[in-house]
Amino acid sequence: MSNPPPSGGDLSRLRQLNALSAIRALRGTEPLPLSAIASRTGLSRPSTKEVVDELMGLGWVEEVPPTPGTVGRPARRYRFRSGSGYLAGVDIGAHNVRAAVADLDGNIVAETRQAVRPDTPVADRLAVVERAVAGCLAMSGLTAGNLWTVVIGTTGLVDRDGRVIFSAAIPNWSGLDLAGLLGGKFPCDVLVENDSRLAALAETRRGVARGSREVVFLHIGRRMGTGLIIDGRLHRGFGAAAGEIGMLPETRWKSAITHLHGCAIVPEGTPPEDAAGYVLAAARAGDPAAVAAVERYVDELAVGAAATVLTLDPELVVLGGGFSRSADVLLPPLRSRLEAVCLRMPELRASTLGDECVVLGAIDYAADHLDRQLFAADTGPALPLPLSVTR
Amino acid sequence: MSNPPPSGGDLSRLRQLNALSAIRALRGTEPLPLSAIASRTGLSRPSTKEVVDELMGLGWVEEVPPTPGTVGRPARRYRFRSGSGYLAGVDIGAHNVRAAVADLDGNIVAETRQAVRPDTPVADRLAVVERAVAGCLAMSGLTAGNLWTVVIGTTGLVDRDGRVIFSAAIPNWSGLDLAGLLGGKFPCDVLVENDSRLAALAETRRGVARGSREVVFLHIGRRMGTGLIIDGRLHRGFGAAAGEIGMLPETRWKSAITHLHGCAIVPEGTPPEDAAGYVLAAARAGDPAAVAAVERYVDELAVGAAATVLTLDPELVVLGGGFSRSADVLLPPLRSRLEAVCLRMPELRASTLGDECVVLGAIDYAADHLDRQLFAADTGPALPLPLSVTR
DNA sequence: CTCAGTTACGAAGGAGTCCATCATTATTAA
DNA sequence: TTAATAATGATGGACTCCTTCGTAACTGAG
Repeated sequence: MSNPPPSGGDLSRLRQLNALSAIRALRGTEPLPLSAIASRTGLSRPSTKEVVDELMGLGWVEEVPPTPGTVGRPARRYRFRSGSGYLAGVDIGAHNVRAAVADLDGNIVAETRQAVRPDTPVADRLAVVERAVAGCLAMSGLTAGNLWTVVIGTTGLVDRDGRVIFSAAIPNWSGLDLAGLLGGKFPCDVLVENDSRLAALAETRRGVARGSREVVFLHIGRRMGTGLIIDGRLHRGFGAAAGEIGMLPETRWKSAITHLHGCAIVPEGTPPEDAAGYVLAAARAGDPAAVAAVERYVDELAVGAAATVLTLDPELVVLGGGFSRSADVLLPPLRSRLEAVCLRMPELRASTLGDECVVLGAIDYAADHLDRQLFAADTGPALPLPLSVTR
Repeated sequence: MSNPPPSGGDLSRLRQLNALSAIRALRGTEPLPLSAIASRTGLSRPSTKEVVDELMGLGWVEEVPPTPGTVGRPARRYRFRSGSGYLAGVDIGAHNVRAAVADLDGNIVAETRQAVRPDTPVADRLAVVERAVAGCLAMSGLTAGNLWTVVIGTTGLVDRDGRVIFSAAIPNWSGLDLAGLLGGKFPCDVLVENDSRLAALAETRRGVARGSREVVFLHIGRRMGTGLIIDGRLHRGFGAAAGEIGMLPETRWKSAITHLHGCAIVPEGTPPEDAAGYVLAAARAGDPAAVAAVERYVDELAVGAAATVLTLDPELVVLGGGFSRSADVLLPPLRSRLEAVCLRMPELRASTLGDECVVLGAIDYAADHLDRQLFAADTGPALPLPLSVTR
């Protein structure tokens, strides 16, 4: 009732399942000899050979030269052809548009960043997105036809269909049908997701949360946000509004930053986007007023963080976003606040992925999308490289 | 990375998958003719016949007489042998121990309730559990050997191994290794889970939340509790402490009930366990003081409820527990509180399952356990009736 | 340079599962 | 009694996987 049904079926379905097992065995690892693939898939050698031959014929797998120097006949080695297709990830922020293109294994092959302004018109911002992806493609000698999936990350609530329900950070962004507007620009699926969620995903795939299946990602910066990983998957909720604990007045997340901006030690004329960083740096240096301001700031953060942790009981809380660079200052007070109320204290870690984490998460989300298409329990895959067996 | 791998394998594995498809097609429905099974499993008629014959030989499926009156040769009909095994569910509360035994389809065949007192010694309480299950078995002419799974629901935090981490409602209950103590008493798996979570499960399986995959269950009564259904499955969190939003001081869940108990209209000498019901009834009748008390009570509930809803964005919030009988009084004020802060307002419904909901949830959890064993992606099932094909 | 040892490759034969097809059987309706 | 209908049961073919065994390619010692 709860799990996807393990669908049996035809003999060709069995072959398909075994082909998928082989792909799974080969993805993200070094080239493997046949015997290794056989042991990982549980198939016999001859069957593995047949499956791999078929996958080579379809373009999913390629052979690499054998490694000399071992005793005995050298084994032929195979690897997943991660260059069969490419994935694009885009991070549309108020101040920057970042893009990256990666192969099917998620390895970045090109990356760009372009500054925009919060008041950049919507049409211009979308044009920047197109140019950014085109630039990545050009840098790596690819064309749009090589793209299998494009994932867009952006601030604000994004619904199931890729429409921006609400965004406070980018003017005129609310109500925009991003997936619709950008869907026509690329000859592949275009998915849109909230940026904090993508960052959370990146942390579980290649960041400090790698290997954890229950993770709360806290984006702390000029805006607050969360990304929730539940049972290893992104949780968006029924109406894509999960993680919006900041809406609760008791959390005071929206006004929290005023404790940093309003700190008396900030020099006159400091631009507002630098004030918080100034205070955090001063706190690190031991300035008492700054330390007090940070304490008050963390007080405000902690309620919402504790509410999320108490609700979900994650293994791990990851601090990301602009302020995570100051995690050394923020973590200790946050930890003590959480310890005071949490039934089971999760581990606390600071993100190390930096500013590209949303783009990386977009790539990872695209890779997940590929997985979903490949490994969908019932329906066979319908992909640029077909896996269906017809000869 | 996120989903269970769709494991292929042997030809016998394919047969096994198809047998499971057939079981899945037959479970919980009326007897089906072969052609209906074939269309549901996607197999051809002859293959379906072979699979069903094998399942009959193993005891999973039985034949029922054909229905006369139709034109053409009457079709043989088959059904899942839900009486091949039985599931027991137990609800260990402070004041009552309830037990039920159900067949593999979850249909209750016997049910008992026995009153205990909060200060009943642990050993006596456990003896009552044993007697309760034995009573259910005796009533339905079964023995412990017929049991495939026993699920115990109880108040308090229960860890992954079935140990009670903490319980405020039952003295000396904290730290008890319930699964260990009861595991030896039954010749089958014994699972232990928190009672609110089981009630939540029952609501999604046979209650007002049937069909919803994102549900927050709020137990409101002398104690507060929650059960979270995420993506159709019970969420327990990394350390089995999910849903404990009541620990957050800002929610004031622990003191909320004082607004009802402390209401001035409660007559002198009313036993504390009846005070809340008195006030709720008075509020329904329109007593201004009672209405005001209920308003204050709901004020306290609403913060934690809103925090959970904002974090998870469920489709549905179900009110259960003792006070859910007064849902007509509680729902409107709770709805208006939530509407004030929730980004997307979930539906609000009152439970209709009544006092047996924990026992029912325990049965459903046992049925899920059976499903997990049957349909585990990789490993073949190891069950009282073996499904492994050896002839 | 040759030969034994090691490891992997490739082909052949056998078993299990599924499917399409068709004659047969059981029942209803005329 | 006969025609129509719908399911049954049996046969042969196709596909996938497995086991087994002879062959090929390379290393290292003499």
